[in-house]
Amino acid sequence: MAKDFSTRAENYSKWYNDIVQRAELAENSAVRGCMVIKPYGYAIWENMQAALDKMFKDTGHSNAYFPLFIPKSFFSKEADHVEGFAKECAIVTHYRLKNDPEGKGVVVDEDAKLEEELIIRPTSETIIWDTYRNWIQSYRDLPILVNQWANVVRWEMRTRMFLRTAEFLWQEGHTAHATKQEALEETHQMLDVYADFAENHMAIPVLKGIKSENERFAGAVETFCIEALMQDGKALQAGTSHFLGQNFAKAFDVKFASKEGKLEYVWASSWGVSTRLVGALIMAHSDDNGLVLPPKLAPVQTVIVPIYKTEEQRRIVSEKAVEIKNRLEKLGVRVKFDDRDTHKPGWKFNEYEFKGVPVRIAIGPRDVENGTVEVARRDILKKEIIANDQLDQTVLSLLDDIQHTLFRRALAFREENTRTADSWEEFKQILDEKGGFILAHWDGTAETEQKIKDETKATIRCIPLDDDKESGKCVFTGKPSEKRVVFARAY
RNA sequence: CGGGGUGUGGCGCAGUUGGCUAGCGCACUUGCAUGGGGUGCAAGGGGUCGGAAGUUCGAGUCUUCUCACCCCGACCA
Repeated sequence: MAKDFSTRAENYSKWYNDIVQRAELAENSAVRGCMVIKPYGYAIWENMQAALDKMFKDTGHSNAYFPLFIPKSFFSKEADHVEGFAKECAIVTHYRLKNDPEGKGVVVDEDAKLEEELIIRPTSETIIWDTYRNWIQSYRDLPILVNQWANVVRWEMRTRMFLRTAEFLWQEGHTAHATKQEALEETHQMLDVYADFAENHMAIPVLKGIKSENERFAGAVETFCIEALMQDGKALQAGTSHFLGQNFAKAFDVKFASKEGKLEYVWASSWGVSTRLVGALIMAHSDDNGLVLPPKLAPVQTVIVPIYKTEEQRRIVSEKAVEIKNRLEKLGVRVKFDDRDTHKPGWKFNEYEFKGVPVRIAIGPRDVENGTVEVARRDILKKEIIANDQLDQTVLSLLDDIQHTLFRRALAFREENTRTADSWEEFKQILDEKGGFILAHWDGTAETEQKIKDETKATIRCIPLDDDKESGKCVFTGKPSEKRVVFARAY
């Protein structure tokens, strides 16, 4: 097979970029740091949105929409929050252009300066909590369970397709509760929703945990996360759920009258996942032949490629293909019949392989004669000839099997690449030679974490939520520790 | 913002001790053959050489300025 793209071993980041480009997921735009998400890539995101949106609705949430622009003053109300985002905000200062008096194009009209600058949202806590103040007076107004699908802007220095771009798409849930307990339960519930989505839809195993102080969301009391491991041994945060305590309620003066008639501050949570998940999907499953997609999120689950020489053969084969397409669609399968005469079958095989279509069906004159079809699966690149009357069942079980095979494969990879380190030497050696997750003891201080980061670039991805307590000594300082935490180099 | 690099048809590149019609691969168009894993042959279309100024008989090539993008660092989902 002709190869004109990189392999993972040759150059992992080039391999990633090649897949994004060649599979037509996205491309760089004329705007620095911003990408164009192409139809095929956007279709994956839409499938993610559809599944997540249903899960949000099923847990009682409703969608709403808040402004893109946030008055600058809002940001200064929560101290940690400002500090966390100040360095990456885009700011609107003017509202009008005019013709350049020098004659070329348009220039900013300096007379149209805004009284108060507007920040383009890097996240919406401030504008939403300013709004919630008006929505909440009594315990009867609680809880508020709102989600919004939106774009946000964080002015990044270094960007990578899907993983880090200046503008990205995401959903952010913002909830308000009468009690700390309820807000915490919500935080955990949504973390579970994310883990469920990652594992059962994306087929990516994730670790659930708590972020260390250094990695915590600016303004949160506690940040929970799901962490996934990519094929190059680096970790990727796939979703976060924050317990915000009463921080934003206090900053925006959001109080409610309790049953007892006392005025109390509202408790909050926020949680989000972004188009970064598309990047995770690529890096978790794809191989040196291109993209590999889990059936549940694949825009096309099964593609039918006709094979023929003469017009007569084309007619016969197409007729059969259309019949199969209709049959499979009735079963709920997303099918594409590629009847373009402008490309040859071999070309199409490579095309769909590169685009990660889980199942491919090829039908030629021989098949029509014999009552068979050729069925190929993308995950393990195997194909077989089966009888036409077994096709429905075969495709359904193949889709199911591919979904599970991808998960098992990713899980096996993570297990192979999760190691314990009990000495500093061992820690550094694993990191340099193998990467992956490292389970090690840590003395619990931000200073130690920072020193480890400075020396190795590895950070604490999370403090696992499981209750495996084990006393030991910090891998860096030797001070006592009661639990292992997860270290890794991360995206 | 610090260090390094690159700008030449849609994409990837060559050409750079100044020299005449600026070239190659892929892609594109047309025709014929081909069609069960990226098809072959033939013909064809397409370029202000990032921009500006300068040196020169002559600039893709030299000089100065400028713009853009990429890579490495600090920051981050």
